[in-house]
Amino acid sequence: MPEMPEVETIRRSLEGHLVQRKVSRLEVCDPHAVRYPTAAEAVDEIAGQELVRLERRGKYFLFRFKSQRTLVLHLRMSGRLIWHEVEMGPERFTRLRFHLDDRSILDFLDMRRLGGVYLPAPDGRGTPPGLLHLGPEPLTGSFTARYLEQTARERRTTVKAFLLDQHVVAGLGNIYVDEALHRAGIHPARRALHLSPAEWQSVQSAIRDVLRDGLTMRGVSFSLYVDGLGRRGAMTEHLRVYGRGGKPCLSCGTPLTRIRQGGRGTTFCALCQPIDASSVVDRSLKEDAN
DNA sequence: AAGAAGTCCTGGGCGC
DNA sequence: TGCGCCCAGGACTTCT
Repeated sequence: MPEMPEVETIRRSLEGHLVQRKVSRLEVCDPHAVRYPTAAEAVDEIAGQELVRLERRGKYFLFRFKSQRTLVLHLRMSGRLIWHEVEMGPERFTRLRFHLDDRSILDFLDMRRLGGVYLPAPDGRGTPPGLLHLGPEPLTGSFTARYLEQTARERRTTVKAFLLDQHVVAGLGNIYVDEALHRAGIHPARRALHLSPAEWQSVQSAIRDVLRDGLTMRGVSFSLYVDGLGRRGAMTEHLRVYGRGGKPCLSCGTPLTRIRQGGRGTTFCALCQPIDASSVVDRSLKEDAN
């Protein structure tokens, strides 16, 4: 489940190996991995293209070509990008292989096949819809407590769902939202609408801090995540709530509560992240037995 | 029309 | 040992 720090760590690890390289050939091991246009068209259009930059927006990779074309790649849950100096494999879950003109190779692997690439037409057709409406990057100046407060005024949903919405802020996922809300002392099921300016300041600071920590640690290696050179991240050992349901809160010792919110697992500390019972949005919230 | 629910996707963990 | 069931969740589609 790569989120912004993981995607950015991968981007940094790959950038130097890819820029100024030409893609001599795109090998499609699984046509399903090419979401737009067809696999055959993508192969045709990518051949011989020179990479000038590898960028990131939210959780999307943007491969910028000299021809002004852009290849968009999303890892979703289980996707990986691995660069090899010399060709090896392919491995079991290799979906795409970018053969580069220095004989190195960039593999896109994806066990669960949720990820994929898009090669939008010059007029923008084929751009993944989510990329067109992304919210601000959370580590830029436009991501402020005031922005969060004003955006939340029109929303009736929970603060957790609000922060997971990529239209609100780009790049957060289940792990970092749970971590940020714990650091901020905000219950995930509170209505976004009801947070005070001071609480939004806490949330904004917590998001910034937890993402910076994630970047410093080079990401969370919870499942399959590794950077572009196959190295694991160290953030996993620094998680305070995610994956720790039932274990003691590192701040107060209270066993962490795990609930299911909108089909997603949510872990929090009932003592450090209090809620007024009357402000719970979903009365059917079920508490698991952990 | 916002927000919730359903869908995709498959290896791994679990119970029996 | 093996089968079936459920879980993980990002982004998109469908439903209410």
